[in-house]
Amino acid sequence: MVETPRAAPPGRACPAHDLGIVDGLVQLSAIVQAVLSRVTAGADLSVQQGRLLSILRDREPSMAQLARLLDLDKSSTTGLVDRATQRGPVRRFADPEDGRSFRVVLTDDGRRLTEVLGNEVAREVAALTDGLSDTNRHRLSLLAGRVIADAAVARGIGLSA
Amino acid sequence: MVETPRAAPPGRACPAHDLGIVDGLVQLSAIVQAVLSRVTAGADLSVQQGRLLSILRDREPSMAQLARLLDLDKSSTTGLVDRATQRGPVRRFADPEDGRSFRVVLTDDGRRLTEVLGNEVAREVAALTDGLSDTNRHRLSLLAGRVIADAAVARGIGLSA
DNA sequence: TATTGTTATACTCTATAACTATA
DNA sequence: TATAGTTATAGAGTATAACAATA
Repeated sequence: MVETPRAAPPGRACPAHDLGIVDGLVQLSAIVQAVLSRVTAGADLSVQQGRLLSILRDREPSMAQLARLLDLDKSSTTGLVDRATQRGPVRRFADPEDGRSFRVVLTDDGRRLTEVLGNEVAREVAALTDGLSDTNRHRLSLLAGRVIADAAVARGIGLSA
Repeated sequence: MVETPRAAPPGRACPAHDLGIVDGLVQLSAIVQAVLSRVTAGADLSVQQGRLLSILRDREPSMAQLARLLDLDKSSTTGLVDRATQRGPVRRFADPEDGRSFRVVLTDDGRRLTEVLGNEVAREVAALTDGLSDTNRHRLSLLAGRVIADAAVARGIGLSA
């Protein structure tokens, strides 16, 4: 929805090329997703496999915790981890504390791959703002951070403060 | 990639809660995508079906044109339109100008549904910025617009100017 | 009983390759 | 020959429901 360039709604201060906040955020989101898709595809991975790797960068979660982090059903998580395990970057190990539980961790190859992909995503996403001044890039970063923090609160996940 | 809250890289001006431009854009993008997913799911549609409807809001493209607009293979487009047609909101009609071509259009029900979804997306995406002042919301909109315009140029699709 | 995880099943979405029909 | 579109096939990703094993 809200994807096609369209005339701005009346009654707002809208300089010639302002898409408005709705189309602006939706289109910006699509551009960032396209970067994630392109970078992961370059490593012959899906976006979801990339998401999995990024989550495992600094965690060794159980399947149940992983399902929660990914916001997926536990059965979907089983499939995702199965495919990642077959491809190599991830492995399971039995949790010594709980006989029911398996935890998921990057393999050495997986860690190297995750670093490479993370660097590439960082470079390409940052490059999206190459046309902005340092000041405006920083403003954008701060405004995004505000929206993110508010959304976290709305989800009840709120941060410290 | 680049999804987990993490310490800011050194050597930059980073107030306490600034995620940095990379994580800021990636996380903001995820939040917007989650809205699209939630709204379309509320109408028992996939995100892709919602994308299809939004594209058809002001077009009656051929299958080939639609494939280009969606950036999908023509066979994927066939399936997407098949499923949408079975569900009701979309139909095909033979192009009177070209015997090989079929064009795709919203049905009356589909148009109503598209309006409802578009309004809901607009409301929920706009609500993401409820915590910003009008000035800051406008700044965010302008900055997003700049990034979007630059990305369009980078894709060679550049706008008028 | 509750929790952890997998399996079976069904559906959406996607691409590649091969095909038909029209231009 | 080139273009428009579909079909066949294969695979990823997802959820629901039913199941096994452990707590």
